[in-house]
Amino acid sequence: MESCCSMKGFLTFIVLRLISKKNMSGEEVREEIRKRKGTRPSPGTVYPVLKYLNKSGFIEEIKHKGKIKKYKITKKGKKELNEATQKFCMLFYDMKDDLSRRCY
Amino acid sequence: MESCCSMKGFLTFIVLRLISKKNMSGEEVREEIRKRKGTRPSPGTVYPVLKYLNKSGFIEEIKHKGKIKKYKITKKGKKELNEATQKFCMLFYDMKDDLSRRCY
DNA sequence: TATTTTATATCGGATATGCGATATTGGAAA
DNA sequence: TTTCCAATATCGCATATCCGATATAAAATA
Repeated sequence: MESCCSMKGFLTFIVLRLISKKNMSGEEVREEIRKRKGTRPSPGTVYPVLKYLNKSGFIEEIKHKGKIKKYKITKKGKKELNEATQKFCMLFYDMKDDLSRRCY
Repeated sequence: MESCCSMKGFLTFIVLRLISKKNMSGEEVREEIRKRKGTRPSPGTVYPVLKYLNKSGFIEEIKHKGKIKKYKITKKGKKELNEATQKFCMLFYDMKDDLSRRCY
């Protein structure tokens, strides 16, 4: 165990959540996570997650110029995210105060 | 992958957080997590986490009647938790609204 | 056109994570 | 005391998670 509370896991949740807020490419996802965590996840981390979400029908490619692929969340993805968010809230409901106090 | 957003990980964080709020035994930790997640983590899940937290100096045993061991967070544990909470907030700062809206 | 850069894709592997099964141990109850 | 139960402890394992390395391919630039 690298350190206590290593904050591993939840990546799929985070990515789906990011895309639900704004259509994004893989690189944009990487950059947004870097902003939040300080470290940029490697391509080998992000692209398999996108592939999985796409294959599962939770996100879909949208037309975009160039080779950049942008994704948007699907109806099925919204349902999935909604359920996952509910679980998240059950688990962390008392983080409310911390989040309000510490975050801009 | 069992399903999207499987909510794995973060268990160590959750356990340390629970103990920081109230001195707890292993069984109490299991029960509190059951309340939140719906499923009770197995002994093989919880006790190794307690052992790790104890060995790391983040929690310590307190006297208690019977064979039940209760733990309390240490000063070092508070520091650790504080840092972990900060990371958590950076990562999930925009869950604030969901938490407020969905949770009692 | 040739070269470089950038975005995406994939694969193997190291490590973390949590579980099931089982053992142990102290107290309660018979 | 003997039996039973509940809390703790440990071990091996299946799986998830993420990364580094590498490949591919398209666009930008020289």
